[in-house]
Amino acid sequence: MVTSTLGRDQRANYHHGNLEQALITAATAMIRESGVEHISLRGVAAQVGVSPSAAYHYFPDKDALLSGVGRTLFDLLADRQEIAVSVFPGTSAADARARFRALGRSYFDWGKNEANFFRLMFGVFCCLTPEARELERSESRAWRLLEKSLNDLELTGAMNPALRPYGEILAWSVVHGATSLIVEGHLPDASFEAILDGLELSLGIVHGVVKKK
Amino acid sequence: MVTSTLGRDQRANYHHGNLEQALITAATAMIRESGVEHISLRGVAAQVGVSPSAAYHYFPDKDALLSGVGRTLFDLLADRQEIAVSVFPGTSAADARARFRALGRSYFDWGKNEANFFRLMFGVFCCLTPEARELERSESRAWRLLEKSLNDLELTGAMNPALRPYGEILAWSVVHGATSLIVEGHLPDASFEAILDGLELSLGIVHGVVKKK
DNA sequence: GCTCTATCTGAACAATGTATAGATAATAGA
DNA sequence: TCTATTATCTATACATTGTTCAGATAGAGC
Repeated sequence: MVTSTLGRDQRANYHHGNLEQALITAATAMIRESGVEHISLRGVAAQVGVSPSAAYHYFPDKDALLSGVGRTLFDLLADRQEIAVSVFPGTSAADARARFRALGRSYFDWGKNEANFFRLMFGVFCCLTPEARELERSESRAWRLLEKSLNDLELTGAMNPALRPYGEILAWSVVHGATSLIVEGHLPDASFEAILDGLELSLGIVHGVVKKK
Repeated sequence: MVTSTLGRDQRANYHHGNLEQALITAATAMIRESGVEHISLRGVAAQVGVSPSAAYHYFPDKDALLSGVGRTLFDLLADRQEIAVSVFPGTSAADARARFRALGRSYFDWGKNEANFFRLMFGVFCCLTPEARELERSESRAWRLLEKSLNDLELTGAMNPALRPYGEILAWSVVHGATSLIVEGHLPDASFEAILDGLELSLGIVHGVVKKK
């Protein structure tokens, strides 16, 4: 009597603890191509070469897997932003302005080039709890980059200091809102540069040092 | 022999051309409660008291039904904004400022109080074509309200005229971005008022008439 | 070698979107 | 009033999905 009901070599399907990451990686790649709304747990498992049930040893349900993907995407975005900012390492006001602009542009580029990622991160599917999100925001590298960028602008006199208290939330809202509206087709692509111009102008950034009365 | 295979009175299930609207209405109510991601075509049909197949005589697929809901929601939001603006009908700079603020606040209130609606309108599920969205934007009552609000601000000298060209896209981006980030839990609720303050301050609105050099 | 535990499979279930064939109701014409 | 036509809806079926559960296999420790 044959004791094995499994046809093929089982060894290749054993991931020794890294199935969780393998599933997240596969899901990420598939989401990038097709969008979250067209992803199935079964499809991801099949891609990894594993039965659908295997995923349930690492994620309580499909949403948990998607949240796992979401977390890695926030990290990827922060990577992009760090790289974008690192192009202008100087301490001058000009470099501070360049860093601020690079932050906004890299956020938009991410949303534009990786629309399926962007939609997952800020959409219904990435169901992090409010607590987790709060943690994410306060601890995120991206937030600290923005914070530092604005501090540099203020210290070098390259922005209107009266607006400094609103800096982070205002800049993030503008850039996120514009990216979101453009990605979803509510505004034309070309409007982003104009929005960035408007943001800088309104924060007193484009004219360099703000005159004192 | 019984010729009828239908158990009950069929007449009540006949909608005489308004099944389409009945399905949209039911879907809207269900989405408001549970969110788009938990809505099934079968459930909507059952709510209306009709078989799932009946829906396919009015919508090619489920997405089309959801898009139908989305269109009605954009109309509902525009209604809210028109009402909010109508509270301040005067021609003074103060009323112009109040209208601008009312527009932003009503947008946020909508997102906050009807989060499931907001997510549908600007999320993956409301799959309007780019052409339809462009039409929507350029023809939408909400856009014209914003346009008029900014025109009034400029004409009454209640904003920085240098920022007028960026007015619509900047204000919409800020308010939409802030609403989106707050609704999804990335920013605390209380931050919206601060963001509005920052927006008005940065547009030169809060100080009333802008001084000329 | 033998046992134990982590890891994965297979089969099953209910729910879902959707297609197709056919039945019923309303309507128009005789 | 009867009949034929069309609009409207139902019943049924199918593939796919998320999820559960019992059990089989693999690797590790004795």
